[in-house]
Amino acid sequence: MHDDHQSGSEYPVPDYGCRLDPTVEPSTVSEALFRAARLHHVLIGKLLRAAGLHPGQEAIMMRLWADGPQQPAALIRLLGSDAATMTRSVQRLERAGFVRRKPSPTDRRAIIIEPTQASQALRAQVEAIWPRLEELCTSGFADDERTQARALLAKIEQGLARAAEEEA
Amino acid sequence: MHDDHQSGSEYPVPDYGCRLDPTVEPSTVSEALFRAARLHHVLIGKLLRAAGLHPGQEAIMMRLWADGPQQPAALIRLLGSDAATMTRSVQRLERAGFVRRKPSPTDRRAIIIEPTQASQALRAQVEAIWPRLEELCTSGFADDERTQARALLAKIEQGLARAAEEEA
DNA sequence: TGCAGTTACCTGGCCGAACAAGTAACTTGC
DNA sequence: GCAAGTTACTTGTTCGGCCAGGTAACTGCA
Repeated sequence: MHDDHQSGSEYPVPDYGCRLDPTVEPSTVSEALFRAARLHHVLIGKLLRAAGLHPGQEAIMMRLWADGPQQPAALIRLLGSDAATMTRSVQRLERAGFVRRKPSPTDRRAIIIEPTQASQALRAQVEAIWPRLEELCTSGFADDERTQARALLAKIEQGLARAAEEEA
Repeated sequence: MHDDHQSGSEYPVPDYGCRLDPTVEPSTVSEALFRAARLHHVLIGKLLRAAGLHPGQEAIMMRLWADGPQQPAALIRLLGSDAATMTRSVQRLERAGFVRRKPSPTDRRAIIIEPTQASQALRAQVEAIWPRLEELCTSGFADDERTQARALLAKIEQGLARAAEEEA
């Protein structure tokens, strides 16, 4: 190996382009958010795969478990996802046996998605992921740090939401 | 429309399953992180597409601009990405004319990726995205809030990094 | 020298996400 | 009652991300 001190690698860091070295602190909130979220995403993925779902499907299943059978349109509004993605995710969930699709009795365009009995076996496992993840996120946090983190992240979200509305 | 107050929809919220209603504050740090990161991701995507790159490609280009021609292997280590993803992203960047691939003179397995002259036209536009994003993330923040947010996110990242190493 | 083990890259497959476009069914206004 | 507009869902395509597998080239060690 002879590429550790070659051209200009392993250097300070550009503003974003992603040095993922945990010993280098991010210089902006945006970068810090990106890096934390990246790991968060990876961990969610691992935990979900272990439970038997692909990341993204859990949100659909959780709404179905919580609110009962629903139309794709309702899930799309609730989860903010794309219609095309929803169609195909539901198709895959159906193939996997976690969901059934039946026509809506009142609207011949619509379908109703309902969770199967088999999906109930997943439920506890999937729902156990969130407290576990919260624990991993905030290990070593004091209570007021947790509160601050929640509040600051909510404030960031609001700023970004405003920006997303006004078009970027 | 008659599905606003049907079964149990529009209710408080499960622990995660993603109510994206910005008026409902997230109940955990994990959920708050997820929601903020989701918007962050969407905004990055819009800004990058406007600049002419697909999200994910910017990290490759920025390392090439900053550090000069490199092997895929170096980028993979630096960005923490998958080898298969890197291969195909570089192929697409090559097709788009932003990158050239040439054989390594010292290792016949390896290739060297270098940014093209044409890619330089993107550089300023892409690099302008990060301060813009930081502004959107922290609009209305006091200086100490920015500092706190960075520190808390770094702490979250560290906790998650430890978890990711120890295997989830 | 020669073989095991590693490294560098590529392919194929599957997934979610986004954009575009299309079809069928419902709703509104005239 | 009918055309125009909207809504619900589907399909095609392209992308990043991940996993599994495959090939060629390098490295180390006996």
